[in-house]
This record gives sequence, C-alpha cells and structure tokens, in this order.
Amino acid sequence: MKVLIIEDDPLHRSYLSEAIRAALPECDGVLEAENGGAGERLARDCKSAHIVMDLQMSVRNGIEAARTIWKERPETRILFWSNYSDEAYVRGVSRIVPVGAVYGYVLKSASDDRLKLALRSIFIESQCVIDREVRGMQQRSLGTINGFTEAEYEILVDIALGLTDRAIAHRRNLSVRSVQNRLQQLYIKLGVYQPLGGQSDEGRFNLRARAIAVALLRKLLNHSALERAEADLSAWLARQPHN
Amino acid sequence: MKVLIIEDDPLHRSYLSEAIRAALPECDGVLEAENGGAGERLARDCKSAHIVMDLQMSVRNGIEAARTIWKERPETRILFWSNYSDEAYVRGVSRIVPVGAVYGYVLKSASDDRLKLALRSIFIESQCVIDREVRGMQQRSLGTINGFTEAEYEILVDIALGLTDRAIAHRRNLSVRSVQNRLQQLYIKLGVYQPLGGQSDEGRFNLRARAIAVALLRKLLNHSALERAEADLSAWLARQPHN
DNA sequence: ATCTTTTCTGCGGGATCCCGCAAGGTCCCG
DNA sequence: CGGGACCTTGCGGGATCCCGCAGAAAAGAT
Repeated sequence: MKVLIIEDDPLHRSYLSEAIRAALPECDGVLEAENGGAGERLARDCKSAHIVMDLQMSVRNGIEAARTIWKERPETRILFWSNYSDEAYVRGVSRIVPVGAVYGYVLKSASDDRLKLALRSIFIESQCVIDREVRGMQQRSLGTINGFTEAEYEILVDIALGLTDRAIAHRRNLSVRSVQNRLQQLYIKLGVYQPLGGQSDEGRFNLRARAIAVALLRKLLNHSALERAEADLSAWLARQPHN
Repeated sequence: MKVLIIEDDPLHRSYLSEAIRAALPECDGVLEAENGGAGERLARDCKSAHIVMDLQMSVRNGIEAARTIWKERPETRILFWSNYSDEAYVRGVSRIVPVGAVYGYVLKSASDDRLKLALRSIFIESQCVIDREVRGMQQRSLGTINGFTEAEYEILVDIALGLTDRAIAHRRNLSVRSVQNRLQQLYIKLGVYQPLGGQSDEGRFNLRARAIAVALLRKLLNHSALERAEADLSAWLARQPHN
C-alpha cells in the first residue's frame, strides 16, 4: 500500500509523511507532490489509491486536482487536509465527490491523534471522516435556515465573475427576468435587500457588488472558487459561436 | 533580547522558534502568540521590540496587529513571514510601515538560510530585508507600467465593498462625476474597458463587478484586505450623522 | 383531477451606471 | 505670462439594474 501526499508546504509535507508512517504500519511507500498538477501526474503513474492533499495550493488547486483524479479513478480515497473550513471549499469538495466514494476532510488545526485516526478510518476501514467543524458548516449550508440553493449559489458565482443579467440568462437558458428573480432571492438571503421606500439615503449599497462583498466576507466565495468559475466560464465562452 | 512570534500554525511556530534560537544566540527568550490579538497584547506587556509574524491569521490578521503595534511603538522591528506575495498584502504592509522603521518580508518558501539571514539583518544589523519576489511585486506595483495610483486602489476597494457612486463621492469628498472618472480609469487599467460602439454582444460584462473579479483573480484584493476595508467602512459609517 | 405552491416570464418605470463632451481649476515649465 | 498636462465638475443620454405587478407554466399535494 502506497500513499501519495499532495501539499505545497515542505514543513507540512514532512509532518504528514511522519504521521502516515506512524499511523499506517502497513504502508510501504510515501510519495510526495508539491502542487496539484504534479499530484495528478503522480497519481496517474503510480496508481496509488490513497491520497492526502491540501486544498489551496498556489499552482493548481486541490479541488481541481481531486476532480481529475476522481474522474480517472473514482475509487481513489482522498483525505483533504486543509487550514480552513470556508463554505466555498466545503461546497467545492462535496460537489465533486463521486457517489459512494470514501473521503475525509480534516482541518490542520486538528490534533495529531485525530489526523492519525482519520488516516486509519479512511484508508483501512473505508469510512468517511469529516471534521466536526466542517460537518457543522455542511449542515448549516444545506439546512433550510441560511441554506443556499444550488441555483442561488450558481447565480452568485455568475455575478461575481462580472456577467451581466443578459449574459447569465443566455448561459443558463433563462429569461432575463428569471435571472433577476434569482438575484432578488440571493440578495434577501445575503441580508442585503433594500426594503424600498425607506430612503436610508447614506450607506446606500450597490446590491450586486455588495452581495459579492458579503459572500466573500462570509467565505461563501473565495479565491480558488473564483478561479475555478473563471476557468469554466472561459471554456464555455470558447464553446460559444462567437458572433 | 527577546523575540515574539505571532503565527497561528503550531508547526510553523515551532520551526520559527528553532530557527530563531539557531540564528540569534544572543536571544534569551522566545514568546509565542497564536493570533493577532494575543500578539498585540503580548507585545504591549513584554515590551519586546523584535517580532516575527505571519499575515493571514484567522482571528485577527497580521496587518491589523502590526498597525496597532507600530502605532504604540514605532521602533519595533517586525519580520513578516508569509506564504504569499499577493499585491494586496504587500500594499497593505507598505502602507503601514512607519517612516524609518526596520522591517522585513520573507516568504515561507524561502530557504532556511535566507530566513536566518533575514533574522540577523533585521534584529542585529538594523537592515530591512525584502524577499526578491516581494520586492519585484512592489516595483511593478509602484512603477508607471501596470501601476495603480493610491486613488485608483482606493476606489477599487470602495466598489468591492459594494458602495454606490454617490456613497463613494460622499465618503471621499468628490463629485459623483469624479468618482466615475476614477472608475473609468480603473477599468482601463484592469483591462476591462469596453471601447463602446463595438457590440461585442455576448460575453458582455458588468464593468463594476468584472473589475472586482479581475482584481481578486490578480490578487490585487484578497479576503483580509476586504475585511480591513469593511472595518474601516463601518467605523466611518458610525461616525456619520445617520439621517 | 383539482388545488396549491413555486418558478418562469413579459411589462413598465424609477434609480443607477457608464461615458462622451466641454468648461473650469490647479500646478509646473519655459 | 501663455501653454500644456492633469484633475474636477456639470450635463445629457443610452444601457443596465432593481423590482412590483400579474399572467402562464411547472411541480407537488390532497
């Protein structure tokens, strides 16, 4: 059994490597990659089915790497080991998990023991392990309260990319008015809505831009989510008959 | 001589601590804080004039901590030790450095030796040390080419917060038209400008939102810059006669 | 099958944004 | 002092955004 580490911080890499050796005596080889791209290649070559990776790497971010790895071999087991539990990350991960796949998400702030336990659970006992904090986020994000629909999240990303209503309508096959409805919905859920009539005069916000701001502050969006979205967008644009 | 470490990752903290002991035999005490707030308090109490800190900490970010520390004792020497060289960070730091202060900015990806050298240079020889990569950013950011004026940067932040033209005009004591001029300027420099007339039809962007998107993608803005700006904004709002 | 709830859609209008045009300002240089 | 570079401001208008209103379509529920 071999384990592949994908993590760009050398310190964390060596810490991980040691933790793996300690927690998994049956492991007879640890490979290391220092960015997503190299990780994908290594995973393809060495056919390792056991991966521990960081999200947010500078060169190619973890979610993209995981997506392509899982696309090639869905039975691969991946433990995400990240600093943050941003909603953007959690959402990004759960969006790409193949059905029935075994995976884990533990924070770097977790204790030594928790990490080792997670390693054994995922790689040996085939059991998913999600950090409580992350799990909490997931619940909150999917629950009725403060929960964002897939549609709402999608349109949030679209305006964050800077698309106009019309462009969004075109991309999502909707009428312009429907796009605006969803936007309204989004504004309400983000607590940015302006009840009309009341001339709260100063401190007036541009709803569209304000929505993006609070989404960023709440970590509903983050840099890597934006990067992914931008890549998707330009792929879509290329596919369009550019008149 | 005592050195204070402000860094939220325990691994990096212990690595730093060891590096300090190795590089600075004259150091007779290393203190540690795991977030900006605790760091400020410790700095105040122990009167340490030598600090190494991370930017991007979860609780209270490094730039804010540095600002208050330098406000209280401008002669404090601070070495920023960060993962990234985002323009937002570099700009944020150089904005708060007191005149004549001794400080440093080295990336975590730097070698062992470079870190130790930087420690000696700053704390013993009173000489500033800026990582070449960071320095490069600074040059590019201040040079004529691709350089953003303070005014432009300011208005970028304002729209990223979601303010309307009118609100910005009020806040910055300008006419609405001037705000729009600066915006136009910004759009051009961000390469988002729409030459008019040409109905590039699809792929049409909302300039305001698009500008924010590319600023984020280029790391001209990032989460912590936004957080600081948001704090400033609400302080300003509170100071306003709310009609 | 009928009723309810939700979503989609067009219309209309007020507010905002984006920007060309042109009339002052300020500051510096020769 | 005149000229040039730059910033600011007002005006005007077309495009976009935000959203109430109400009918049509779709998805569930009883």
